[in-house]
Parts: sequence; C-alpha cells; structure tokens
Amino acid sequence: MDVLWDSPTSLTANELRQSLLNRDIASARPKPLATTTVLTVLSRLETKGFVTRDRSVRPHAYTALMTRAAHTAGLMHDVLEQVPDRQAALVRFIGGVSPEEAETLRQLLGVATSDNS
Amino acid sequence: MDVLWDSPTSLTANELRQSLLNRDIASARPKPLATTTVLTVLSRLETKGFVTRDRSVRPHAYTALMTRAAHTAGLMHDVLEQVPDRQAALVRFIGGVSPEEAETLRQLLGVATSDNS
DNA sequence: ACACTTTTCTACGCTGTGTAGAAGATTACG
DNA sequence: CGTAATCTTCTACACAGCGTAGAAAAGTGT
Repeated sequence: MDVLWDSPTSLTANELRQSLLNRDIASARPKPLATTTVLTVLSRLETKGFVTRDRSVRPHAYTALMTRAAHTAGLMHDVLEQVPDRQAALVRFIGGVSPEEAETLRQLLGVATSDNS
Repeated sequence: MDVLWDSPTSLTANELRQSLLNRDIASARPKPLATTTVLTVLSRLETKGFVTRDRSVRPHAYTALMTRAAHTAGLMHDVLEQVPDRQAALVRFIGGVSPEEAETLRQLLGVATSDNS
C-alpha cells in the first residue's frame, strides 16, 4: 500500500501509477492498476491522514505526511502502548534484534560500550 | 481479543468466559458473551497459532503460546522487518520513547544481550 | 439410557480493502 | 468558444476478517 511514499517529492496519481507499474515488472502483477484505483486508494489514505493532497494544482499533487521510517516507528509505539507491562515487552523485543540493530540502538541511547567506532 | 491470555495457567472456555464477565463489569458490555462465542474465538486463535488446546482433558484446556510481552515484541519485529531502512525506523522509534523506556533499553543493551525465556 | 455439558459446524452482519466503472469537473487546443 | 482529452469524485462489488451466536453433534456422569 504505502509503497511508493518513500519517493522523494509529491506525485500525481498518474505518476504514482507509473511508478507502480515499473516496480511491478519484477513481481508479476497480471493487470496493471487502473488510474481510478490509485485515486481511490489515495483518497482513502488521505482520509486516514497518511497523505496530503495539494488541490490548488490541477493534477492534484499527493505527498506523504510521514516518512516510512516515522510511520514504522509510530506503529511500533502503537503496539507497545497497548501492552500493560512495557518493560517486559521491551525485554523481549531487544532479545530478538540483530547485533547490528542492537548496536544502532546503543548509539542512539548513548550507552558507553567497550568497542566504539 | 487476547485479553486474558496473561492469565497464569491454562483455562477452559467457560473459565475464560467467566473471567471476561468479571472484567467487563467495569467497561459496560450490555450482553455477556455466549460460551460458544468464546469457543469460536479460541478456535480461530488456535488456527492462527496464538493458543494451544489440550484435547485430552475433557473441558479442553487452552493455553496461550506466547506471553503478551512476547507477542508484542513479535509484532514490533514484524513491523520493523517490513521497512527497508531499519536504522532510520529505529532512530524515529527511539526518538519517541519515554525516558523510563529509554532507561530500560539502556540497561538491556548495556550488558551483553542475554536471552531469558 | 438420559439429562447435562462441551465442542463443532455453520452463519449473519459489519468493516476494511483492492479494484474499477460511470459521471462530473477541469484543462488544452484548434 | 467548443470539443476532446484528462483528472477527480461517487458509487459499487467481491472478498477477507472478526464479533457474535444458534443448532447440532459428541462426550460424560449417574
């Protein structure tokens, strides 16, 4: 769904459709999406606040409101908020991250580690 | 849905229904759930692998396969895995955690990652 | 064997989502 | 300006998932 929102700038429905087409060469999608389909999805995304549209220009220009990273982080927070014992959830979460991710987190949190670059 | 899975032991459908009833005194649910409803939900949960059932005892005993914390952590990982740039997502995520959570994370990461189940 | 309990099967209504056609609005171009 | 091309909105349909539960089947105790 929110696949192409990590595109650099705002897009029109048709530009986006085109991008989808290109991307879909790999993953064989039998039928290309109709432009109206893209429009519908964009409208629904707008209603949900994932996307804004510039109605002043004529082929409306759509922009993602959040980067994908921000969106993902938001989801993670949503999930985390719904659990009564966050500590426990975090423990499990950390237990499953890859070493690289763990390192990233350490740096973000400013933990002094013995090996640091 | 998976509300009462943080109960200590395995439960039968009716025990669970009863627990739900007690819990629902606060949040006014007009009609108490029928036992069959609970059963249906439990079956669906079983199909999805959230729950096991001991069919040997007669009122089947249901047990959660994961603690709520583990489940939550799993969801967070799922979300995280779907993003191409995890570093970025983690940055955003950390940017939004409360100080207490940050502290928890520091402690978890400060030592070598340990696995406790 | 019979009444009672527990489980399975089946189903209905509601919401979300992928998909798109038909109709209305806007723009472009001769 | 008028007609064609383009773009957007409205409406719709099918399908999945979920909350809910009744009817029927299976099992149990006395």
